Amino acid sequence: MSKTDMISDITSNARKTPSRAVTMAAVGRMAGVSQVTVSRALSDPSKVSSETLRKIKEAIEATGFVPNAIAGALASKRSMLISALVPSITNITYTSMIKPFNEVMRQNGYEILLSETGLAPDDEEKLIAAHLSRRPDAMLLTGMRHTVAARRSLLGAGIPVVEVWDTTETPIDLCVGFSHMEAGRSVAEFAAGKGYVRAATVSAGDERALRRKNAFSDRFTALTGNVVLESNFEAQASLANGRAGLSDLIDQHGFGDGVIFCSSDILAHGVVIEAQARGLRVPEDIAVIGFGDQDFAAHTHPAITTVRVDREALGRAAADALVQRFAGIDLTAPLIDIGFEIQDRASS
Amino acid sequence: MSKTDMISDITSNARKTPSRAVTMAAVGRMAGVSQVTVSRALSDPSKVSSETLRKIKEAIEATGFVPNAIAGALASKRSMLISALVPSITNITYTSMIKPFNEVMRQNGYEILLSETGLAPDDEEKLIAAHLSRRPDAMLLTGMRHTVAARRSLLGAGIPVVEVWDTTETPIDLCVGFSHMEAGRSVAEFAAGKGYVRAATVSAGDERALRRKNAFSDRFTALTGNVVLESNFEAQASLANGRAGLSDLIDQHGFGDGVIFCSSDILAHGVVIEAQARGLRVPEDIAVIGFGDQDFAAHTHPAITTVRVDREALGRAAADALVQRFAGIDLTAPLIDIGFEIQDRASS
DNA sequence: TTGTACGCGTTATCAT
DNA sequence: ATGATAACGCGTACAA
Repeated sequence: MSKTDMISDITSNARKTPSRAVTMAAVGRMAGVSQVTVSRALSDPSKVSSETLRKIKEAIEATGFVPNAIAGALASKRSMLISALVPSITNITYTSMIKPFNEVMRQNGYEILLSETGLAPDDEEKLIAAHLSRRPDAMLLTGMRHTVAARRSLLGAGIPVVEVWDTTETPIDLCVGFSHMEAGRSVAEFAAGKGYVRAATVSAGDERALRRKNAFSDRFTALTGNVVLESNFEAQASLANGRAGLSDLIDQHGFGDGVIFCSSDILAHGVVIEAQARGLRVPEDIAVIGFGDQDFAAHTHPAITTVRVDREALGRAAADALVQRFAGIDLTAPLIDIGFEIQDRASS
Repeated sequence: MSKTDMISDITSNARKTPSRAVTMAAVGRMAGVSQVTVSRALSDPSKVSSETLRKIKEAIEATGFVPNAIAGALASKRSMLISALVPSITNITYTSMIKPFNEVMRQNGYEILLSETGLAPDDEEKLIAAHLSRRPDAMLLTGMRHTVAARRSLLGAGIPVVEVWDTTETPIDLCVGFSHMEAGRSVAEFAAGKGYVRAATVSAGDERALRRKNAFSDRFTALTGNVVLESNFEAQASLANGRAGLSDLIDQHGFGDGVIFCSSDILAHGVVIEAQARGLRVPEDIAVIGFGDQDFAAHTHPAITTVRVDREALGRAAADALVQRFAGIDLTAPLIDIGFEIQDRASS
């Protein structure tokens, strides 16, 4: 260190009393080594003698040094940040898949930048741009519908991209999910197989829910010859919407008896509650099938028949795929279908 | 631009086919201006002539340039990142308060780095360190219990800190929440006021829930002279746990009739369902009071009496406090108590 | 085992 | 209105 350096250091310290950030250089100075040695001590302690390692640790302890990951990211061109976009952070459907994703990635040293996109693809596009500016090392997207501009900037970023919660023939990169069309169709076959000949649906407005609903209706009609009544709404699914859905079907559409396929368990629960409030028996008068197999579905009274998707496995699979990518392993199957499973319970 | 610059550009392009990151310098070159001018055009367009602004926009469009926020953060010492720590990202109690927090912060140009801490303060400490290394401009913490090391590094970081979802006499910095002790006590007074003389509790193991429970029991006993039975568990609250809780109270503790205060609405709902499954009437035989006023509480059958906390307002207040801080406004009240409100419904 | 020199892609500070 | 130049704090050669 030159004399002028020392002086400038002293003056700058004197000038700015408020919380001067501790740097590796400062730690090194205190430990009597250079900045690089501190860097090495932190990234690979085996490359540093035990004696200097001890001094450096002391200096870190004394100064309360916290490495600056921003500078590290700029220098190494790796942010150790994964950006994840979900439709809603208050919807357990998505957060329960982000949770294991997060855990696996953190074990590998990554942090998750999580944002909610809402409904519109245009909003997603803006969020993708905002996230890309932080130079994430990979990105997780929910769903397969993205604007062309979004796809373009994603490809331009040159990072791994996982699309989850659906399947497609044309993924941007990696893909982990299941077929919503097949799910709806399977429920129709399940319901018809149980002998139901009248059916209705209660659905939220999101695109994947509608695909399940349509697949259900088409298949059910093909099997029974009967039209499927439907009650749709735009807002977020809730017990209230489920109750309103059944009321709508009964009061407005003249639905009398049969099975009702709901786009989520919470809606199904609402339908069950409304039925009971009206003195209708479940499943004798009205049978109910939900979607998602959330925690409560098995414990309502009666328990709700539903479609189980292993969201934890999905999140883990998405993370594993990324980790392999980072390790330079070529993935033989960039498209992973984790499937689904109908849980046959008392509500149907 | 010199001739050698051009050559080096050409060769570097030829050398590295895979996604050479577009820089401001590259955009400037294409637009015939310097890198600084591009920076200005982006941060404050009014400082650039309309003609060059047009050229720069063209160049950005043509190259697909995405600004590097990492470099920006390093240079400006502002990451425009807010780190938020919640006990669980799958628990709507917390995410519903993060949602408006997130929205307000994003409107002000900030992004949220969200992580879940789980139960242990030690885990929180590690997460805080990890987050601080990303140099967030502020941090949101859930709860008031932090390790001394955590408090130290937080203070050392010199950034605004908001602690939410509780109150304390000794905040690190800002604080937005309500008193869990007062909440429990109020429920006891409410229940005793309704004439209940026997009571029990069903509680999850988190520290704040236990504080509510204890305050309830103490006050109820003081008012009625009767001991309050309790059933506690460690796992996350669920319908299943609520059902098990009532079973436990009845089968193991001999609870016959009275009011049950649950640490969350989901538990209360479980208690209601188990009561109904046992042929008990709610509230005639067993009255139920929940906590949180989640969406479904008003729509179960019967609707659940509960304690409403305006989580959205809480998240917004926390964000507003930070925004004011960033604007240099001195906050007259660093401690904000948003209170709570008992929702008197059919279950009690 | 340790150090020197340089670059990462911006913003901030002066000039012009 | 625009440009040169110096930070920002760290990793990555390369050298010793």
